[in-house]
Amino acid sequence: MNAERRKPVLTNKEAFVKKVSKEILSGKWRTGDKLPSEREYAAETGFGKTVIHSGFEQLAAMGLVDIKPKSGIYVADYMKTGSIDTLNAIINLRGNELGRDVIEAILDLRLAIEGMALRALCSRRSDEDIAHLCAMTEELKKRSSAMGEEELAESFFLWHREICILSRKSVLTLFMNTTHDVSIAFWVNYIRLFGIAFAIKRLERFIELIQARDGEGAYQLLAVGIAEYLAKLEM
Amino acid sequence: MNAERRKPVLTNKEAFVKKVSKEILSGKWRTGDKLPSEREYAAETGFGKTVIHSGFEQLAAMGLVDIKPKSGIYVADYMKTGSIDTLNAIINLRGNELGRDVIEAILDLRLAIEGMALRALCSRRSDEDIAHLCAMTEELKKRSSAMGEEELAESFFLWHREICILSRKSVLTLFMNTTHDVSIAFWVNYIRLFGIAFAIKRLERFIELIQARDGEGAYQLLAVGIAEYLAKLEM
DNA sequence: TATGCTAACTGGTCGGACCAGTTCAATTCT
DNA sequence: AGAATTGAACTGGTCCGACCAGTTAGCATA
Repeated sequence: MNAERRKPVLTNKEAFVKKVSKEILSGKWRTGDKLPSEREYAAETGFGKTVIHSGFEQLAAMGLVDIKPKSGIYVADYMKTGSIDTLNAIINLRGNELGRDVIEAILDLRLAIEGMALRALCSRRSDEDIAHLCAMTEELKKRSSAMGEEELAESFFLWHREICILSRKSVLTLFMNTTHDVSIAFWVNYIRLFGIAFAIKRLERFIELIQARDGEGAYQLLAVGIAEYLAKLEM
Repeated sequence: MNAERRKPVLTNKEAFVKKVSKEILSGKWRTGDKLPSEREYAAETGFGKTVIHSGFEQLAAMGLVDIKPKSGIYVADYMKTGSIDTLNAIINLRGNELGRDVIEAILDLRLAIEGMALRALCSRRSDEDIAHLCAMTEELKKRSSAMGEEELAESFFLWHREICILSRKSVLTLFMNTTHDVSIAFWVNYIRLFGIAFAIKRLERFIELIQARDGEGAYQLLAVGIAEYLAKLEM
């Protein structure tokens, strides 16, 4: 009934980052507003000043705030200056309630990234690569019934990331990892909409195309999958 | 607002992160190796334990290390698990000496990102958008002779980012920002190879095409620019 | 040899102290 | 009265030393 599986504990810093993220993303403050000082937050939350300081550094890295030393911490114009981390923060806080245009842009990007990887892999794949992908798929098929929603999504993410890794285009792997949180949200929805059996069938079809060195076919399959997903969202 | 002045000083944390980044990227340790403890680094560097701890958090965010609480800090398999931040770290340490394949992948991605933005902007641009881009370009032209290499690169980055902003596709802006460090390295090289006059001419050509709502033309111009750059690299 | 327990070690946190710029209102000078 | 100056309060950045709670490895025991 209870069966906690997520990280049961949240480090103080994570808790603080989450708290302030919420405050900012919920619109409690506007762009340019000066936030309470680190000391005030420390007093309010009961956390140490160290944790608050470190937390603000992370928020700055996420693009949500601007730190002006000796002056204060200000809400950044994060939709202009933010990065993927900002997007990840939004996703982690708002869940899967993303605008259609946002989803579309993300998927277009994934198409660009993985499409490149697929083409490269098709032209250089070895038999070991195929065997490796087959083994991964079998493993996934075997364990899928015992997996939770997010765990499944993670597995599909890892499967597709493997395409990037095997393609030997390390930059693509790095980009792929960058879209991790966003991708998880996608796969959770995808599996809900199409079912696990269908999703696995797709993986096997990918393997066939890679084995046949059909780069264009593999790219098209990826594009079709994304288009189908978007079409289903419409309904 | 833009063209941020260089900070002459390096904060202790930044110095530490740089030091350890170098140690890892130079291959002093191998994937999975256990690093000295925070306390040891604190003693060695003379920095406070707080700074070392915070530094390791940043290194973990960059994907260079795995922190296992109560156990130790281990060198991560960052080429598999890293993100764009990892790439940025590599670029900032190695300078512009990137492999051809890396550059190619990055530029392909930029083409995908900005290409989407250009098409969107062409179909929705207002007269204000055009005026805004013209003003930016004029400003750049006027100040270009007094600007340093990196400052120029930053300006070109901001100009192209403006395309994403004006396209109203906020996700693209976020992605664009994610590639900031990588893009700066590109623009520095680009301006070296083609000269500032040519580069500005290109910006003006972009404005013409956007004004004419020629999305395909703008996309092609972008693609051509990248192809030219890669061709020149060849020589 | 296998097992179990202890003690050292680790990252995570806290709070106080100090530093050096920033800010702004009260003060001083013109 | 208005402009320039000063200074005290406040800010982020850093360091320290102590403590907490899991991890780990070595030593003693069976």
